[in-house]
Amino acid sequence: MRIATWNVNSLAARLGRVEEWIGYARPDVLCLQETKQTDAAFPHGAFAALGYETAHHGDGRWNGVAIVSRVGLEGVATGLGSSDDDEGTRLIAADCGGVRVLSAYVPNGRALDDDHYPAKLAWLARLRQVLDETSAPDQPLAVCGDFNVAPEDRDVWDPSEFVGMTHVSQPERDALAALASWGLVDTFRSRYPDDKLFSWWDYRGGSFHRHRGMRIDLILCTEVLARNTTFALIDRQARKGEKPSDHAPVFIDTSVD
DNA sequence: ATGGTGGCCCGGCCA
Repeated sequence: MRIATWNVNSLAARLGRVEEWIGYARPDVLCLQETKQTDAAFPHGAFAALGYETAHHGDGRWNGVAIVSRVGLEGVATGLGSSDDDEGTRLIAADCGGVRVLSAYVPNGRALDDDHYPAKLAWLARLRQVLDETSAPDQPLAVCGDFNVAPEDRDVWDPSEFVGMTHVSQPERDALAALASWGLVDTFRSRYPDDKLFSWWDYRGGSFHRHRGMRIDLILCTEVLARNTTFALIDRQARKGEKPSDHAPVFIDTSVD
């Protein structure tokens, strides 16, 4: 089972690239973030034409997440599950081929002294609560998405460039570690110890070609999926060419026992 | 160089 995640930075602007990528990567499940669409505008038909069912949670201009599956799509749940912290359309979950799949777009946080920064930490803590309330770590489950946190220094091109910045601060890394301590494995990292394997590069300043990126798009799996993972890849090819997203898709190949 | 690029959608926000 091939499970993928991709922050597409507007699905309307990226649909052609997404269709192209599905055509050669043939994921079984593809989690999307930053669709920037309403549910009404989501191109369900384009995915159906490729053999995929879809579920989307978006309200228009900002954020928006989706799950695209050709192995079944049931038990869809949207948001964090409480009325007061469900703004932003940043989470959707579904059962796909025996795996509980979550597509998450963690808030950016903006700056350490910005009000959005503690909100980001709270969102990550709330996601851990959602797992506690809805799932168990002994089931096949994958939390996929743009976490807007680089887990370690080796996940950024130059840690000295990030002093005092978001995405690398200890509270963010602690919040991500607290989420993972529920029972999740960073499946890509567990296969590749190398530094400087990134999933996002700023559009500005030729960052991609200068290898100035960060690894912030993760597939966190429970042990039952992690131990069956046979392959993992960040597809840098998809960051090249015409009108790319600023993120590359990430995927793993795994199976349910 | 206090910018840069790109997406939303047209003035300014967001990443």
